[in-house]
Amino acid sequence: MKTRKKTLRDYLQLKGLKITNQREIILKTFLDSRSHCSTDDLYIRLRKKHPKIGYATVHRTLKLLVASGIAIEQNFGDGQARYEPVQDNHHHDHLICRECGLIIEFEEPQIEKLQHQVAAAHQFTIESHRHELYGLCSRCSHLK
Amino acid sequence: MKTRKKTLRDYLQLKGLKITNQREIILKTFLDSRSHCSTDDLYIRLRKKHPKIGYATVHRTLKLLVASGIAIEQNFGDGQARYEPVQDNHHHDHLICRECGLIIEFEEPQIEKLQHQVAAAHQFTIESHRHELYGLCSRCSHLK
DNA sequence: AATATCAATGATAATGGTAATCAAAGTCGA
DNA sequence: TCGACTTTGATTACCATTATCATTGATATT
Ligand SMILES: [Mn+2]
Ligand SMILES: [Mn+2]
Ligand SMILES: [Zn+2]
Ligand SMILES: [Zn+2]
Repeated sequence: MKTRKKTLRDYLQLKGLKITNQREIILKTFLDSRSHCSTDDLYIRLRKKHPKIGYATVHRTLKLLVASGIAIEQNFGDGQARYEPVQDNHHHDHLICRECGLIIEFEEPQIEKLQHQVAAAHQFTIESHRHELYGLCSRCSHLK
Repeated sequence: MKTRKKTLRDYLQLKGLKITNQREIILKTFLDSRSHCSTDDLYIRLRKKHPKIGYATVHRTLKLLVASGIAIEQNFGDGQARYEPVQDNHHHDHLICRECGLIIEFEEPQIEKLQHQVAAAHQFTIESHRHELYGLCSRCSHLK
């Protein structure tokens, strides 16, 4: 079982890129953060301990984490990309509360299977997918 | 069975808004266009016969069509919103080819049902959802 | 038909997330 | 240690979307 720090180092080496302090600090902070954070979220969090790290580096490193398979980019329709660590061999989709922003994760193997059937029926090769349910979480529906 | 022109007129009246030539021309052109068009697509198409209509009006009218239930806004991850006419009582989701941009529509009632079960299990009230499968269409997978 | 009121239009500027630029600094193999 | 090449961080550019505002238009009332 490879650590994600090792995964990043291997990826950088493979691509002829360089291991830098910034990249390792950003990776560590990203993994420690609550999930589904935006570039801004992470940049603000980083500034507390590492005020020298620039916004552009945070942005570029998040893209790098996606390219290396450590992170996945999500977009929940609020106009800014969000990132979360890839959970080993566990894909999930999301319920998103329009009122309070709560994000609930779910796994539903039957949906995944039906998806593949749909794709197969159209001779379509799936590379990725998004499945998001928007509405009100239980707390917010009660308050209405 | 109400025409969509009538639907728009009723909506405008209800909201104290005004029926204008621009709005009716944009509606007609939108309905005649191939589906999943961006604001730009529609604006360029309109310019041929109606060069006086401004981009801002096209943008505002598309938002109006969404608000009145005539159109639905989609976002397939290329950074620009796309619009398509709502098909009477027929929801569908999408397969999107990353290579050629082909968009295939699908309906899968079993997925819709499972979605509702997932939401119910979390006491979540669904208002809308997106389900998109990205990958290669049959033609593009053969060419690879 | 003329008028008054309020909304719509269209040219243009502002916004905001993302991505490109570039000089200075850093990495790492030779 | 040196040198080739990459990274960094400040800044600017990009681009879809949205706001602004003076002018024009729609509609109800007279
Ligand atoms: Mn998640
Ligand atoms: Mn469609
Ligand atoms: Zn909520
Ligand atoms: Zn294709």
